[in-house]
Amino acid sequence: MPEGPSMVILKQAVEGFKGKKIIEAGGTTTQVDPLLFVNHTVTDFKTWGKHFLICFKKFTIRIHFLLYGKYFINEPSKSPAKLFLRFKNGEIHFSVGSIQLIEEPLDEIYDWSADVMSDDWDPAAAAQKLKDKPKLLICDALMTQDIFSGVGNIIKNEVLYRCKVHPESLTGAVPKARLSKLIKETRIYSFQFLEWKKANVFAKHWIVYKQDMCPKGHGPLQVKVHGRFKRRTYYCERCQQLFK
DNA sequence: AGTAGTGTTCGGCC
DNA sequence: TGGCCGAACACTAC
Repeated sequence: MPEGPSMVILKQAVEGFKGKKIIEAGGTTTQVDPLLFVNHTVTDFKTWGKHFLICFKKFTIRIHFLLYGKYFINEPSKSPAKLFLRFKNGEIHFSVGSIQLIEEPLDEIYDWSADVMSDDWDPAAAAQKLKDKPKLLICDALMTQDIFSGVGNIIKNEVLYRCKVHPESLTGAVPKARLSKLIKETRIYSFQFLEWKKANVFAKHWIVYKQDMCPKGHGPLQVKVHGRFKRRTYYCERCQQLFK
């Protein structure tokens, strides 16, 4: 479910509720009071990386799916809703990890230029942020939401392989041109992820993630947990260059 | 049947 | 003060 592109799919799927009033709300969440939302009109749906934002005139509901979150639109679900919003023309049901109320203007909280799926995505800003953290492992850099908002473990794995960069490389040691390529490919891959996911063929396009063998025939892939985020990386020692 | 995981936050401990 | 670590969350797929 998570990773930025999935949030974009969700946003497109609920487009029909934009401008509609909530006539009933509920759920098991204790993080917000669903009754607050009744009789309020959704002004917009937005996403920032893995955050799904339901906007109202004076506040915003922030939904984060974490690892296991799910949503149901106009369909019954097996699990009890953490939050459901009912409109005249249908309903959304969230079974998710984290729900928060945001009362500040979104522009004060979110750096839209960091969101790889956003129209405001700024590769130069990402390059500068990487430059400021030369000792960060590149595998951690890709998972850092302030730099690459929306990137998760799959995107990280695939982009590192595409750019032939070893996950344990130090950001400051990777040549500038290679870093630019990495930044560029992260966005390109995220949009391919979106198209593949929509077409239900996403997993077929994994080149290294959850794979056994190097696609170039260099034998078994390495699988290791590194860095601050302690997430698995599948990689080929021969294809991917280590910069230290 | 058991385990690892498309993720983040929080509290405790050095 | 801060960085590191494990737990918690709560469900599915292999």
